[in-house]
Parts: sequence; C-alpha cells; structure tokens
Amino acid sequence: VSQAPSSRPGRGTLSRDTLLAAALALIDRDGLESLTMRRLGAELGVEAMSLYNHVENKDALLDGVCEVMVGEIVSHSPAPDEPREASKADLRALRRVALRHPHAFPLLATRPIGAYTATREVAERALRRFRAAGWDDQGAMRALRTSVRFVLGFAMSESQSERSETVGAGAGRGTPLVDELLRQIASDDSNELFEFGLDVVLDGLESQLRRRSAGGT
Amino acid sequence: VSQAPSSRPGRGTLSRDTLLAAALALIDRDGLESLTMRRLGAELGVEAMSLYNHVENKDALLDGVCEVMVGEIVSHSPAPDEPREASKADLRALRRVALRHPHAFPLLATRPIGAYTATREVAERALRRFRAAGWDDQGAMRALRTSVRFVLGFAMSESQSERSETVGAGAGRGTPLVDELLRQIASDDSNELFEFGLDVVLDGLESQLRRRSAGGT
DNA sequence: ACCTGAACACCGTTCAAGT
DNA sequence: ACCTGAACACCGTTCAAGT
Repeated sequence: VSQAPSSRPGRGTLSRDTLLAAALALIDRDGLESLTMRRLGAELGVEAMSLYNHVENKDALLDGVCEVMVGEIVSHSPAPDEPREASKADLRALRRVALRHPHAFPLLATRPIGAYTATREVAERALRRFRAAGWDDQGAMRALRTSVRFVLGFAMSESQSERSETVGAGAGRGTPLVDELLRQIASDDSNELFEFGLDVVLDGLESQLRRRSAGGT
Repeated sequence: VSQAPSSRPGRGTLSRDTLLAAALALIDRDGLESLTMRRLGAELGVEAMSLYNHVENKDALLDGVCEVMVGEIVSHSPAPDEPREASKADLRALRRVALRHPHAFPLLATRPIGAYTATREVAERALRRFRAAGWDDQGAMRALRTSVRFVLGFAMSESQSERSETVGAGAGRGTPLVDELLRQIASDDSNELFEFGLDVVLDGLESQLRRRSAGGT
C-alpha cells in the first residue's frame, strides 16, 4: 500500500492502492462524511464512475481504508524482550493508528473487518506471550481480546465521544466530582490516562492469572 | 421519553419524543443506514419535511437518539451495597444498552455527546464509590474513565467489529493460536468474556490503588 | 482495458404556500 | 402552529458508448 500522489496523477496511474490511500487522506483532511465517490474522483482527477473499475463499490472502498489502517498497526520499534513491555508496545501501536486517523478510526471499530485475521502474526506473537506468562490457550485468548477491546474503547472515546463534555452545563447541582471530571476531560491528559489504563489492564490480567492458577488446585 | 406508536398516530401526535423513539426503533429494526428523514416520516405517516418542525436537522435527530440510549443506561435493579458489585452493576447496565441497540450503539461511541453530563448522578455516585475505596479525586476520575472506556470498547467490538472473523482464511500457516482464537470468536462466549473483563479492570484498579498508596510514602 | 456522459433512484434541506 | 409540494444541490450506482 503506497502513498497518495501529491496532486494529479498521470493518466492510467489509478489503482486500488492509489484509491485507498487517497480516500484515507481525504478522510484525514476533511472528515468521514467528505468521502464521496464524486469527491474522491475529483481528488484523483477523474470522474466518479472510473473508481468502479478498481473497487466494487463504496462499501468495499471503506473496507479497503480499514485494511490500510490495520496495516499501519505494526509496531515501528523492535519488540522489547520483557513480555509486559512487549504487550504495551503492541497496544500503543494500535492506539497510535487512532491518533493518526481520528476521523477514520471509527471505521475500524464499526465495520466487520477481520482484524485478527489481518494481523495474524502480531496476534500470534501476543498469544504466545500470554501463554509464556502462564495462561492456558483459553486464558491467553481472553487476555488478548480483553486488552485489545480496552484500547479500542480508549481510542474511540479519545478521538470522538468525549469531545464536547461542557463544564458549565448543570454545574453546582450537588455533583462536585463530576464537575471536576469535566474539567479534567477538558484539560486533556490523554497520554497519561492511556498509560494508566494500560497498567490497569495488565495488572488486572496478572491478578486474574494468579487467582486462577492458585484456585484451580 | 416514550415508546414509538405501533402503527400510525392520530394527526398532531407528533413530538420530539415520538420522533426519537421512532428513529431508534427504525434503526433497531433496519439498521443505521435505513434511518432517513423520508423513511422516518413515512414511518410516522407524515412527509419528511414535517420532521423539521420538531428537530433542527438530521444531526440533531441522531443526537436525540443518543440521548434516549443514555437515558436507558440507568441500572434497573437497586444498587448493591458492596462497592465492587455496585460498579459492576453500572457497567453491566451500560453494556446492556449496547446489546439492546446493536445497530444504534456506534452512535454513542462516535458522536460528541455529553455522556458524563447526561448521567451526572450515576457518574457522581460512581466517583464517590472510588473515593470511598481509597482513591483521591484525580484517581477516582481516572478509574471511572478507564472502566467506562473498557466497557465501550467491549460493547463496540461485540456488536460490530468482531463479526466475520472467518476461521478458514489463511489457517494452518504457523499461527495455531490465532486459528483457535477465531474459532472461539465464532463460538461466541460474550457474557463470559465480559465478566472476565470486568474482573480484570476492577482487579487492575485495586492493584494500582495499592501500588500508589504504598509507594506514595 | 479503462474512462465518460447521461440517467435513475435516492438523499438532506429550503421555502413559499396551504390549513 | 403545523403540515405539504415543488425545488435544489447532492448522493451511489448502472449502462451504453467512447478511446
């Protein structure tokens, strides 16, 4: 998957990869609603109908955009040896995609893409790490799914749903802690909160592991 | 906020609440893409343009649908005394909304609604519970946001993104644990996984609390 | 093989007009 | 005060036609 051409391409430079990259770039720049077959065509110097030569329809185009984002999940830096740090590195890589594509990221959480299938090798390594830490197969799978879902929820909230909690509205009606919460949201300490969340999830997994291997007789 | 009328209403029975309930019912039945001003009008026995008398525009309509769902979050059963069980009850109530409205739920995670503002009292009680457990204000807020985000990610994955992981595709290429994961996803043990996740998050929070009050000198 | 123009069925939304 | 018809600018998509 390559980058979008900066301005207009030479004739015949159209391909599926070009489309997907241009679509993602358009979403990043102007938002999800701006992605329109006609607009994307214009962006590429072509009529909307030409796009159908490279992509089944708009739905397939959106799936393709998800593919591109999933492809960006792979961690850039080499995996740490220490298992807990290795897990953190993978989960941070997932969050980083959300930060890079705040407008497009909801597609990932919203569409039935085969995310584990598409990240087979990364997922397999993560599962092996959990096994090495003492989980059985079943437990390793639950541990992975739990941590991935946490990051997904975190990233979604971060880039979407917590925007526009307003401090003023309804303050001073006997909910002082909520008032403070809203101020905290506004001040945006995202990175800190994410790292806190990572520790919570990984601590919680370790705790469950201990409880289960102890109680399992 | 009341229920949608079963068939066509008498003339003049149109109100904002009627619209919102009918819109949510339409999404529940036919999916998010089926919610159209024209379709919703037809559903209510009225032309699409009449809707604009009760709702600013489609965006405001979607915000209203979110309002309705947020209003459904309140737990039905009385809050348990035991703090951990009380937290679980709240978080289960949040997930239940996702299960009841799988097609509409992405709106909640995707739109900048003031969720904490709208659930002020529930949020305040939750924060007070964390305070009583030993967190300071800052810690209580992080604990709440962390657990809410976890449930959000869980519910989104559950009702959306993990659909259609296919077992067959690419199996037997040295990723046996992933193959097993895909089989597990297909067999769908959602409730069990959710309860596991709840314990992970709450254990993790307790662990962080201990670590911080111990290390804080 | 790839691109286009015209067309179709559908959107959200505005506005003057009806009652 | 609420509803409507006609209209506008925009969608996704099909298809015959061009090169």
